[in-house]
Amino acid sequence: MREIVKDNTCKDCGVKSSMIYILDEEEMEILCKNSIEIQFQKGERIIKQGTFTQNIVFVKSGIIKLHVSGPMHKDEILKIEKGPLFVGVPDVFANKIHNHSVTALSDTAACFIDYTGYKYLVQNNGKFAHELIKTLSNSIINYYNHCVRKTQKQLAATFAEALLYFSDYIFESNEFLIPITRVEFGEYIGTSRESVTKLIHDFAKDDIIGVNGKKIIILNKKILQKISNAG
Amino acid sequence: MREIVKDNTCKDCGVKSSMIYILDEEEMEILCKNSIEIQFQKGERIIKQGTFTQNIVFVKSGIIKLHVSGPMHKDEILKIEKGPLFVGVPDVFANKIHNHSVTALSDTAACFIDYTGYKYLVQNNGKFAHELIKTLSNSIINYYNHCVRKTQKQLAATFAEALLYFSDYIFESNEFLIPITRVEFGEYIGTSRESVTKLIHDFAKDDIIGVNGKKIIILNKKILQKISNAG
DNA sequence: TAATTAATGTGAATAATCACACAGATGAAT
DNA sequence: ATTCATCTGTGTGATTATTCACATTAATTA
Repeated sequence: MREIVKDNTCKDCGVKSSMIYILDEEEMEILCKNSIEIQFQKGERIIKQGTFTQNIVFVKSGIIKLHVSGPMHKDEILKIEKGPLFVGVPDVFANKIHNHSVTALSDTAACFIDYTGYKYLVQNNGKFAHELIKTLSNSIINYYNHCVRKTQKQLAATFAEALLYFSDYIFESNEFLIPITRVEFGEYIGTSRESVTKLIHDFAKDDIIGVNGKKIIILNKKILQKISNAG
Repeated sequence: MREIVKDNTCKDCGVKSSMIYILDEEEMEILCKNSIEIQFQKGERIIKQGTFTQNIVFVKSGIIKLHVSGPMHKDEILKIEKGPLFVGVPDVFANKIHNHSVTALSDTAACFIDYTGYKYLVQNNGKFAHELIKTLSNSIINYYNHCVRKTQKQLAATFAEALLYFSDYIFESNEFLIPITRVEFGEYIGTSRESVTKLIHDFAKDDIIGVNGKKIIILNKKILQKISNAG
């Protein structure tokens, strides 16, 4: 399943986060000394909710979902993101245990970085800490807004927004394969599998999107944006 | 309206956040040099969404709500908290503009601290930065969980949870005055004013709580917890 | 005090969502 | 190719929550 890439030298790695550019060679070494790159296939879990936090994970490439098992053991997708980005960071600083899971939605390359080195840098490189604080702050604000939109908008508007998110941000194309099942889509926008089906068909019927299984073509982005904004 | 307390010397102030204990006298001076304490009456706005971020605000005492105006200009309460705590921190680091408002729900004492000093400490005191990162991390995780519970639970369970939050955390008493109106309670748990009314009456009818206007007495906390956990 | 506004309660009508049932499609494993 | 599990589409009645239209009661202020 998992392929470990050995002789990992981060300084030669082409994929970097903005945070990494702040580090000098010696500091980079601290971060990379205990890091391992692992390949994940679509569907494989990268971080499992409830396990001990031993690593910061840097997703080099691939689409991932950040999800939690809720009070009734019902899964909910908090975020869908794509590399490069760090995941599991708040858990490492807040807790000894991961509070949510991260699962690959496409084939994904990720580096597992021992968190002690990361913590050391936070305490000894002010710019690195500052950059992390900016990232966390943005993350909080984005999630605040995400939740507010989700609760205040009608279902169709939330659904339209999700389609636009896939089209404009994740795939940067008007034609893409939805990276999740209908069940997961429901877990993402806060509704049932059945409602997702109905929404898809309603939108297809009105020629807003073209559908063929997981394949989506955005036919009328203007209307989609209108529906999303109308709330 | 607002009373400014002059000659404010933070080092003699009895109310402190855990973050402050990390600072030495000189650093404390950096933080306090440009800080002003202001008193707010119940209902007064402390931070207004959309304004420029000029200050970190330290709420010394009092109950506050953190709220945003959503996509349809509908207000939503993100959090209800009590001092001592810092508010507006993510906005300062993520943005030039406040993304949410903070309003006093009781008479409140708050210190406005110029953010440049705060930022300086983040970059030059690793422990201070680390402490802030821990706080932000906890904040993210708590809000993730809060949102998941809110979307997955039935209304009655969310309502029960809110009552327990007031009783166990905010007031630490089984008897208290709800610090918000029915409208605000709806904005908090994600429902309409009328539904709040109905929930209150349902709970009162079953002798779970006693109600007289804003006054609430928790009569049967066991059942309340059961409802909250049942989802 | 009277006048006005804000906050609250209530029942009936309306709308949204869920849970279930069943059928068909897909895809991975043997 | 066959089997089995997962994923998907669709209709229906039951459940839950919202909205409307008023009535009623504080709270505020002129």
